[in-house]
Amino acid sequence: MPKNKADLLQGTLDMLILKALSLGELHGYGIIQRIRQLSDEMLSVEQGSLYPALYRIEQKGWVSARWDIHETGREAKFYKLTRSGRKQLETEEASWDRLCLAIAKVRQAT
Amino acid sequence: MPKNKADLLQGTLDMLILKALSLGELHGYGIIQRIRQLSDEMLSVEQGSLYPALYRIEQKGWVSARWDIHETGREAKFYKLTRSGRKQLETEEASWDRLCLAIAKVRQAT
DNA sequence: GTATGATGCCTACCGTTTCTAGGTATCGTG
DNA sequence: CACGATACCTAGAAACGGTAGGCATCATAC
Repeated sequence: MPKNKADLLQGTLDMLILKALSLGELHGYGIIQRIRQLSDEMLSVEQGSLYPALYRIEQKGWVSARWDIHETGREAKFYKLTRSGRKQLETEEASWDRLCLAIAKVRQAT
Repeated sequence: MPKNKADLLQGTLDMLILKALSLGELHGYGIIQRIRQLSDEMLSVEQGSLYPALYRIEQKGWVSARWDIHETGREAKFYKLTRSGRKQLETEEASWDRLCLAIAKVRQAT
C-alpha cells in the first residue's frame, strides 16, 4: 500500500512514459531513470508499473519496440514513440492541463 | 467505462469533497453540484463515487454528518468539515501541488 | 392525474491503474 | 566472491472511481 498520495502517479504514467520517449528512443529501465531525473527525484516509476504499461502502450501502437545492444554492451529492449504515440501524448497533456485547470478553479473558491 | 482521462478525477476526489465542505456545511447532493459549478462544469462527481467516498471520509473523522431539513423543506444529510478534515485538506492540497510541480518539470524537458 | 426529471440517499459490482513482491540474469566494483 | 546496479518480466492485490441499479420525494409539464 502506497504510504501517501504524493507517491502516486495518479493516471499520469502513460503520459510520463510517452513524454520520456519523446526526447528520444530509450529502453525500459532508462525510462524510469529519465523520469526520476527530469522530475528532480520527485517521481519514481516502479518496475512493476512500467513494464505492464509499456506492453499496454505497445499494444495500442503508441510505441514500437526492438531488442538491441546499447553502448554499455548490454542487451535491452528499446522503445520508440510512433506518430500515433506523439498524438496520444498531446491528447494526454491536454487532458492533464484541463484537469489541473478545473482543480485550480475549485481550489480558488473562497 | 469512462470515455477518456479528462473525465477522471485521478485521486483528487477526497480533496475536492473536503474543499467543497471547507466553504460551508453541505449535503451530499449539494457537494456534487458545488464541485461542478466551481469547476465551470468541467468536473462531475458521480453519485456512485460520492456516497461511498463520504462514508469513507466520515469514518476517518474528516467530516461529521447529521440529518437535517434544508430550506426547501426536504430531508438531507449534512456534512461538516472537522478540524482534522481541514488538516487533511491541507495535506492533500500540498500533495497535489507537489505532483503538479513534478509533472510540470518532466513536461518542460526538451 | 400522471409522467418525467430533478433532487436526495444508497449499494453491488466492475474495469483500470499502479503498487508490492517476487523471479531471472548480467555486469562492475570492492 | 558478494553485492548493488542494471535489465527484463509476472502474479496478485489494493485503491479508486465509474456504471447500473434501487428507493423516495417534489415540481412541472402534458
